[in-house]
Amino acid sequence: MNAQNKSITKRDEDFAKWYTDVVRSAHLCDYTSVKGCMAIEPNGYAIWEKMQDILDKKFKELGHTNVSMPLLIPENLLKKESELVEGFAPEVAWVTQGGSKKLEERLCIRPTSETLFCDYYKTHITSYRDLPMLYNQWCNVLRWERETRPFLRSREFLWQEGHTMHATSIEAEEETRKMAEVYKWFFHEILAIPSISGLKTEKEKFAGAEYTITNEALMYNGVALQAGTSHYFGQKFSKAYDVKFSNKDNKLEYAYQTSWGTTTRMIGGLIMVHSDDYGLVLPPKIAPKQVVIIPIGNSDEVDSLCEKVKDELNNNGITTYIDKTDKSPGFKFAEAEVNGIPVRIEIGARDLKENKVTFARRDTREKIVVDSNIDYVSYTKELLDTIQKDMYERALKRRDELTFTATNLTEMEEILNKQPGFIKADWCGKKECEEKIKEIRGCKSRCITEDKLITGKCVCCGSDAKHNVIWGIQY
RNA sequence: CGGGAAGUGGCUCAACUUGGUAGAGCAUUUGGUUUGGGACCAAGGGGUUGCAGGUUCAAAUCCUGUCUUCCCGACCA
Repeated sequence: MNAQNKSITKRDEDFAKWYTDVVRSAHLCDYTSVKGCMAIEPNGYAIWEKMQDILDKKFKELGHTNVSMPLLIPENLLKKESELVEGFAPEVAWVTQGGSKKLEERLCIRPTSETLFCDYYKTHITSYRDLPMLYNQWCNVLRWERETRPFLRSREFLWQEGHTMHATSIEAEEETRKMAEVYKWFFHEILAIPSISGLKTEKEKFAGAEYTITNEALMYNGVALQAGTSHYFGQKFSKAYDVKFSNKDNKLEYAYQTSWGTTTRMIGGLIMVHSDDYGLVLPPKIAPKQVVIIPIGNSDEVDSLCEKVKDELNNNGITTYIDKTDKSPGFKFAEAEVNGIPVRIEIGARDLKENKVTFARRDTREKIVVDSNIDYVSYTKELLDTIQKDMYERALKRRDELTFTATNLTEMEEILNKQPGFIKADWCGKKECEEKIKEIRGCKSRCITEDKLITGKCVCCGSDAKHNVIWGIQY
């Protein structure tokens, strides 16, 4: 009899249900009495903390500093940049009353903080010597989504938003590119997710940005997820919010701005790329707990080896714990699996008599019996590296299998009806074509690639194409 | 926002059709025996049936409203 958790729906049977089953059985988050606002539970929050640790360190290496801006934005401040207002208006929540008093000016709960940063920068940037100003904040934001899903689309979510101001467009554009690269590195190296990066089209870019560089990931079921974006604003916001400085030629100039962000949505992406019918699967580099040791039976010999291995691993940077609960071993195996612990070490009297211990990989569920006198640190390190690498390779293979090309709308429709995925197709650059393509099951442009044109003709209208674009259905 | 489904101890569900004052399994607590893929025995604890109205002598059950969750669609960095 298989030890599979009965409560997890099969991934190939019902992907959406499987997703929520994994989220719930791994205790990542729970619903609350407020629609679209989740309680992120210890297991889920630990993943977020690890994401924060790694990214925050990277941001700081690149010269950024953390700050905290207000939760509330006065209406008149928000209104100064019209594109931003139009882009966010449908999903903004308002505070209209303070205590028993109706407010004279209503306050918006931040959906994003460009305006607050600009308002601050306005009075703190006067000279080119003040630039660049490289700030980031870790916070929560609120967007009044109609339909919500845990991690993927919640009303309140946690994120980081970097907002930088520069003295030249060259420098600001460099920052935009650099931060998009940081996200790409994070997805590839840490989350083992092969993202594709490129420019968003005019229609899909951030409201108010000159351009947006995006990282697009493909989920196991072929649906795309936007997972980390970096925007170049030029002087658009600095003009609207009056952020001026004296340049080296002693002339007043508006500052050049960027912003970039990633959210708790990445946790959803992590699940939908890597997890399986047995629950959560985490890449070792992002797993809050990398190794679980499961003692089997009561014996001093077993206990002392468990303690010894745990200490050795922890002292060498591998996060390890012993499952000392009095559950049966089978239960512990299953639980470690549901929770996505990358490596499990089973230490029991039966094996020890033959000087053996058993390792189990979460990603492949393979068991490996090894000599109990091995160097646990180097063996485990190597195994974790292999798992990380294999997970990336599997995700890449899956993405490539689900990446198609289309030369006309009929082909595009056939692909989307059969098996959604990334679809590469040439595009003329006209919004009408983009909108027409969207009529096919809501398929949108994901990003503009640097790749060569396929036929040179627009997949929609047949006129001369400008870009090779990746299309797909999104979350 | 349109279409569909569902809300009953922590979880999965029963009782609803035909109103009569809530029951099982899992989980949990205590004691004991166990331990290589979700252990066993025994004894406990835990629910104003999502919420608000209405009908009735009586509502988990019938009616109305509302909130939440899930699925499909539309919408959306």
